[in-house]
Amino acid sequence: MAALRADMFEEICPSTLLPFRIGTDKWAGMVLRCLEDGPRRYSELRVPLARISPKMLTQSLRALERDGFVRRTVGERRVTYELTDLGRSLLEPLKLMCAWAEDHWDELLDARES
Amino acid sequence: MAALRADMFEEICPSTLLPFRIGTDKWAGMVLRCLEDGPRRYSELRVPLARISPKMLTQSLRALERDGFVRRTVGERRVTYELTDLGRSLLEPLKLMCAWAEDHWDELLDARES
DNA sequence: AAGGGTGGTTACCGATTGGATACCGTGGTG
DNA sequence: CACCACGGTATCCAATCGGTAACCACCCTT
Repeated sequence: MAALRADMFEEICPSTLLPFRIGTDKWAGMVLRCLEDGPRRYSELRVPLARISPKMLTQSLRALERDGFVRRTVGERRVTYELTDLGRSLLEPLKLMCAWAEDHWDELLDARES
Repeated sequence: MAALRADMFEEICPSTLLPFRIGTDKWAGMVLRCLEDGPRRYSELRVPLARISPKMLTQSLRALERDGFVRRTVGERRVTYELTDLGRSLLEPLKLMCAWAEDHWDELLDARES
């Protein structure tokens, strides 16, 4: 499983422009995408989500856990977060939305400019 | 084109539970769904969106217009709102998300309870 | 014993969101 | 003329969201 890149959300995914939101808060969608490839640790998640504060990361993870999308596991030396089946099933519509956004990116920008 | 029902969002679509959001604000998704079948008038939209305040409806519609999803037309005797092509293209992923929500509704509720 | 990494929590604060309510101009209608 | 529907605005207020910064307990290494 590859390490998460620090620039994962920097420029590719200015999600404020996207007309979609996953989860209740601003970061939930990005957190989900970070968990796509398997379980991650708290500190690991902070790399791609460089601009998130520890408070918000905790808050997001707790909300995702409460809603059954993420499972938190306290190990001996580590705490890991991973998608549940329900959370994984969310990835499908999420990817469709990202595909939609790519397809209509130019139109979105045009509309915003004027 | 059938009239919009007052209970369109009452119980079926408690969108606060949904882990998706369309548009920037709370109501945008519901407004889009109200426009599925064709142009609607301001007062017509207030029927299914019974709990929306006029301020929020205006705000939502203006945002949707700004972003190119909705076209506002001032007629002689009426003002109508309708989906643009871009807005219509949003319906596809939106429906997929609603389908997802229906499929996983029980799991969503279960997770919320505990 | 001291220091560092992990995985957070807490307090505080400003900005944004959302809701309730009242009001308003225009154009028909009785 | 009075009244009503339409399509909104204007104000005010409460709650929520998100950010900064400080702090903390635990474990490991040196």
